[in-house]
Amino acid sequence: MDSATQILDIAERMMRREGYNAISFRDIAGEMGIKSASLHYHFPKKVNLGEALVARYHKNFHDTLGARTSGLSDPSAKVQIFIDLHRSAIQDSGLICLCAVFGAEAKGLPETIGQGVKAFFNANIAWLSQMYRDANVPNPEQKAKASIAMLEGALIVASVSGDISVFEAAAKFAA
Amino acid sequence: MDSATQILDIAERMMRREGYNAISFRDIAGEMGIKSASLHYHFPKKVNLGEALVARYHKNFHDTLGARTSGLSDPSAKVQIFIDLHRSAIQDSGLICLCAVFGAEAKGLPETIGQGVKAFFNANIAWLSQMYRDANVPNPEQKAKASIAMLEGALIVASVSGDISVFEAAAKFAA
DNA sequence: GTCTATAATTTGATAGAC
DNA sequence: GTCTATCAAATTATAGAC
Repeated sequence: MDSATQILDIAERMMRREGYNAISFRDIAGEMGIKSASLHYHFPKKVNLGEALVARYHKNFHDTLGARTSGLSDPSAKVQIFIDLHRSAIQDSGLICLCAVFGAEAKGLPETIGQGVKAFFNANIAWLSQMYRDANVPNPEQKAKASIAMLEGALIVASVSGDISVFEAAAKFAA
Repeated sequence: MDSATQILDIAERMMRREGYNAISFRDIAGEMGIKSASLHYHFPKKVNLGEALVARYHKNFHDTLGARTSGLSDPSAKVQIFIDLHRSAIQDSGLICLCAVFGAEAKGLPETIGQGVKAFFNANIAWLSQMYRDANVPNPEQKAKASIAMLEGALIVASVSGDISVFEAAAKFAA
């Protein structure tokens, strides 16, 4: 695996646990076994790393979503895949959505990062709206907004409480 | 107003915008017009300030909730007050819930702060469960967990998107 | 790509005067 | 309660060797 990818992997895991400002270049480099100065070769400034994290997270999420739903025609089944993608994060590794964490800190982050987070939420709302519309759910856009809010919030509350049942309660509504 | 209260007010507003780690003693002192060293007289260490913030936030929220619902008997009306309390934060000042922000960063914060955040969520879930139970809503606890997750998440998504309609969509479900 | 070395700044925190 | 003075450590970032 190339270094840039390794940096992104470690940074994403750490920041999804502790936030953007809590993690330093030294923390990331330390776990890689290299020096922090070397990180600047791949990401000149911290903001570049943050932007790359959000962009990659957004792309990975929707690539995975597309791949897993490509064979399906039932919109309700696709929504379930969407929910499962959120569940697997907290279930497999106890991690919150990167954009939920950055979203909570957004007003103190470089503006480009906030814009990336906003784009992620908007894309998810648009995707989910279409699914609900296809499933003839009333007020599909409103339901999509509520579902996104619930899934993101559920990850945070479940993580803090150490209680996955909070997520399951949310998942039941979004379905 | 005494200095400790003033410090808490400023720190709360700043941290609800940018997070715990983004705000320094100098930031807070600067806005108060005093020196950062003076803050240590009121809160010896930063963790003491963080703990006090969560404790006060928790107490203020439930005191206000108690005061505004004391004359009411209809549980649905009480739930509406609960939702309004969340709405007023983002509507009046664009602020996210302190515990949503700290919850997102929790794994990187002192453990006592994480425990305070957890206690806040648990208290809210318990309170809301009782309201739904009184209103004969099916699965009151599950609905309470989903509603808390949704309201907290909606504050974050609405804040990042600059779109209050996300909160209104969530409010409609929780009602 | 990674290293050493280093600079500039920020941060949490303390000691002691007033 | 607030100040000045100060500190040790951490942080982002750069320059230049290998």
